[in-house]
Amino acid sequence: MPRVTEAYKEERRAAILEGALHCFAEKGYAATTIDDIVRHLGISKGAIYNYFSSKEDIYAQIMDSRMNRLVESLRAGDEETASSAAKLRMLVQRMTGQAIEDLRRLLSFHLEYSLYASRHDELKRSIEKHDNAAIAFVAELIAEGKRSGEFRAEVDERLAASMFWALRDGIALDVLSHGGQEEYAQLMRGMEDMLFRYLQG
Amino acid sequence: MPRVTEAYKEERRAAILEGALHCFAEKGYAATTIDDIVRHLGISKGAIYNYFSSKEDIYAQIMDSRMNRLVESLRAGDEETASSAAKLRMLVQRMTGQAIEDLRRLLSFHLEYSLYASRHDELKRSIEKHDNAAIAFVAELIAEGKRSGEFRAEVDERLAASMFWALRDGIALDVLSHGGQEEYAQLMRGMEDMLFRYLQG
Amino acid sequence: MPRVTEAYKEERRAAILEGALHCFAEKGYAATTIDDIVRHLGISKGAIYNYFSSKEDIYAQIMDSRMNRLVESLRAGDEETASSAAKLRMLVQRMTGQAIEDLRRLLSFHLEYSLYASRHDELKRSIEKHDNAAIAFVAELIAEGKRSGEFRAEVDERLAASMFWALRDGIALDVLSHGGQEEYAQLMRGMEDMLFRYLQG
Amino acid sequence: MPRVTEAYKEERRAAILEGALHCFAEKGYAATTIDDIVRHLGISKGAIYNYFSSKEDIYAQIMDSRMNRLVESLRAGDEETASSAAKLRMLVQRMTGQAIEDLRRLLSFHLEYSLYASRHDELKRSIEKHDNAAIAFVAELIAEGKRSGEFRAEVDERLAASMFWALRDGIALDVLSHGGQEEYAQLMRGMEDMLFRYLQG
DNA sequence: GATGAATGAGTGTTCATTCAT
DNA sequence: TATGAATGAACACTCATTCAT
Repeated sequence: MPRVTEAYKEERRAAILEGALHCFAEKGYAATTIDDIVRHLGISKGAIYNYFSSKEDIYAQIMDSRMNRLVESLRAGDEETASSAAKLRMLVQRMTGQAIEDLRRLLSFHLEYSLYASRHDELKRSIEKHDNAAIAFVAELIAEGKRSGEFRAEVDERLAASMFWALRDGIALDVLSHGGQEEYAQLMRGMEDMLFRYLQG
Repeated sequence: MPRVTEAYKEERRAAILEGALHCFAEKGYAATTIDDIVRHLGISKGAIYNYFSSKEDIYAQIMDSRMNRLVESLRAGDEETASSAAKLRMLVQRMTGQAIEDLRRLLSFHLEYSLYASRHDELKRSIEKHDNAAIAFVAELIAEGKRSGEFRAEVDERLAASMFWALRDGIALDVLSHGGQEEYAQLMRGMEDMLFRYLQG
Repeated sequence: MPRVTEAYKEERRAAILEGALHCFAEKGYAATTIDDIVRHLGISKGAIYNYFSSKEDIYAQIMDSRMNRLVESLRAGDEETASSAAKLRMLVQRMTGQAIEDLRRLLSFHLEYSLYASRHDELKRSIEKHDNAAIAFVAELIAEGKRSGEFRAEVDERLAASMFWALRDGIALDVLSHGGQEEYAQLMRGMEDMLFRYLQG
Repeated sequence: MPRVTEAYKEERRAAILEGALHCFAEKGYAATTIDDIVRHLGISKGAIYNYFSSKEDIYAQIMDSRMNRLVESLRAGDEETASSAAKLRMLVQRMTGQAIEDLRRLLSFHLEYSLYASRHDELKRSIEKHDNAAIAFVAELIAEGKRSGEFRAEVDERLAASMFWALRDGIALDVLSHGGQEEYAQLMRGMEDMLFRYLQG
C-alpha cells in the first residue's frame, strides 16, 4: 500500500522532466547542473533520484516524452476531409506559425540531444525509432498524394519525407544562429514553395 | 628550444588545433578534457597554454580556421568557364562526394559549435560573419544565374541561398543519427534535384 | 544527513574555521592547500565548499571571527571596580601571560592576514573596522584615566592607543623571529614600563 | 677567460634583485610569478636561473642585500660630534622623514619576509643575524648614553633597543593597514616622545 | 650567457551521486 | 518519500624549473 498514489508520482515525474527541459534548453545539457534543475523546481536534490537514475536518464526521458507527443500531435492535426497536399501544407504552416522563441529553445534542445545521442548507442536507437516515425508519417502523406495524383508519381516518398525534415531542421538550425521570427517565417514559406514544386513538378 | 621560427610556432598551433578538433569531434566539446587532447597529441599539458588561453579559445579558433578554409575552398572550385547552374551543381556534387565518416565527424563538430556559440554572444558574432560569407557566396552564384537567364527571375537569391545551406545542414544532421554513405548520397542527389526544380521552375 | 539543525551547521562551520586557522598558522596561507585543511580535519574536500565559497573566504571569515572575539574578550576583562590604570595594566599583563607558542602561531596568522588584506581592498576595510575597535577600546581606557587624573592630561588618547597596539604588534613580530617565552615576557614588561612612564609622566 | 666581466655579471644580478624586489613588494612573494619579474625587467626567464637557483634564492638574497645596506646606512648617519641622545633622535627622525609610499612597499616586503623566514630555518638564521646587528647598533647608542649620563642607568640597553625596533615595526605595520604620511609622522613623533621619556626618566 | 617553449606536478573548485536522518 | 550535507573523482589551469638551440 503505497503512501502516495501512482498519479501523484506520475505528476512529480512530469514536473521534473519539464523543469529539466527548461534548464537544458536554456543553458545546454552539459552546462546545466542538477542543482540548477533542483533550484528551478524548488525541490530537493534527492527527490530527483527517486524518479530518475541519473542526469542522463532525465535527458533521455525528456526526449522520449517529447517525441511521443510530437508524433501524436502530427497525427492530431490530420483532418479527414482534406487532400494530401492540403494536409502537408497545413503541417508546414503549423510549423511556420510557431513562436520563434519556443522554437529556438526547443530546437536547441533537440539538436543538442541528437548530437549527444549520436555518440551514445543506447540513445541512438531510440532517436532512430522516433525519427523513423516522423519520416514515416510524412512519407505516408506523400504516398497518399501520389496515389491521388496530387504529387508526381516519380518522387520517392521516403526520400522526400527525409528531405522535408532535413529542410525543417536545417532552417531551425539556421535560425538558431541568426534570424528572428520574420526570417524564420520567410524561410518556412520558402520551404513550402520549394517542397511543393518538387512534389508537384 | 627557444628562438624558434614563427613558422614553427604556427605549425605547432595548427597541430594543436587539429588534435583538438579530432577530440572534440569524437567525444564532443564538454566531454573532451584537456588531458584527452594532450594525450592524443603526445604533448604536455602546459604546452597548450603557450598557444591558447583556454579550452574555449581553442574551440573558437578551430571554428574560425575551419570557416576561413571553407569559404576559401568554396571560391577555389569556381571554374571560370562554367555556367552558374553548372557551378552550383558542381558545388553540390563536391559535397555529395565527401566521405561520410569525415562528414559525420566534422558536422557534429560544426553543429555542436553552433549550438554552443548560440549561447555565447562573443562567439555568436563570429559565426554569423562566417555564415553570411557562405550564404553570400551561394547567393551570388544564384544572382549570376538569374542574370544569365538560367534561373527564374522570381527567386530571391538570398532566401534561396539560405535554403541551400539549411538543406545541406539538415541532411548532415539527419545523417548524423542514421544513414551511411549511400543514404547520404541519395539525399544529396535529392537536394540537387529539389534545388534545381526550385531555381529553374 | 540533511535536515540538520542550525546549531550543527554552525558547529561545522566553526570547526572548519578552526582547522583552517591551524593550517594557515602552521604553514602560511599560500602554502596551505585545501587538501591540507581537509586532511587535518578528516573531512572531504567538497564539504568545505558547502560552508565557504573559496579559500579566501575561509581566510577572511577566520579573521573576522577572531577579531570579534578579541574585542569581546577585551571588554570581558573589564572589572568594574578597578581604576583605569589598573585596567590597562591588567590588559598588558593578560597579554604577557599568553603562552608564546599560541602567540607565535596566532600572531603569524594575524600578521600575514594584515599583509594580505593590505593588498585586497575588500578585506582591507574589514581589517580597518576591527583595528579601529581595538584602538577605540584602549583610547577610551586612557581617556578615563585622563579624566580621573591618573594619566597626564597632555596625552592624545588615540595616538597613545595606536602606539599601545603598535608596541604589542612589534613585540610579537620580534618574537616571531627570535626569542622564547622569557624574552617575550621581558619585552612585555618593558612595554608596560615604557607605556606607564609615557602616560603618567 | 669569461665572455663577460665580473662587473657586468654583478650589475645584472643586482638588477634582477631590484626588479624582483619591486614585484615582491607590489604583489607579495607568493603572488609574484617568475614571469612577472621577467616581464618587469624585460629579460628572459632563463636568464634569471643563470644568476639564482630558485625564486626563494632571489627572495633571500634581496633580503640579505637590503639588510646589509640598512646596517651600513645606520652607521653612516653616525656623526662623530653628536651626543648619544642626539644620535638616537636623529635616527628616529630620519625614519620619520621617509616617504610613506616607499615605506609601505618596503615594509610589507620586510614583514612578509620575516614571516616567511620564521617558517624556514635556513632563512631564519640569517634574519636573526641581521636583526641582532640592528639591535646591537641601537643598544650601543643607548649604552653610550648611559655612560655619558644622558640616559637612566637602570635601563637595560638590549631590552630598550629591542623595544625601539618593536615600536618602529609595529608602527609600520599599523600604517600598512591604514594611515598615510601624516598619521605615520605623528606616530613616529609619539614614538620619539615615548622613547625618550623612557630612557631619560 | 641568453632565450623562451616545454614540462608536469600541483592547485582550487565543481558536481553527479549517495545515504543517514 | 523527501531532504540536503557529504563525498571524491575529475577538471581546467598555473607556474617554477629545465634545457635544446
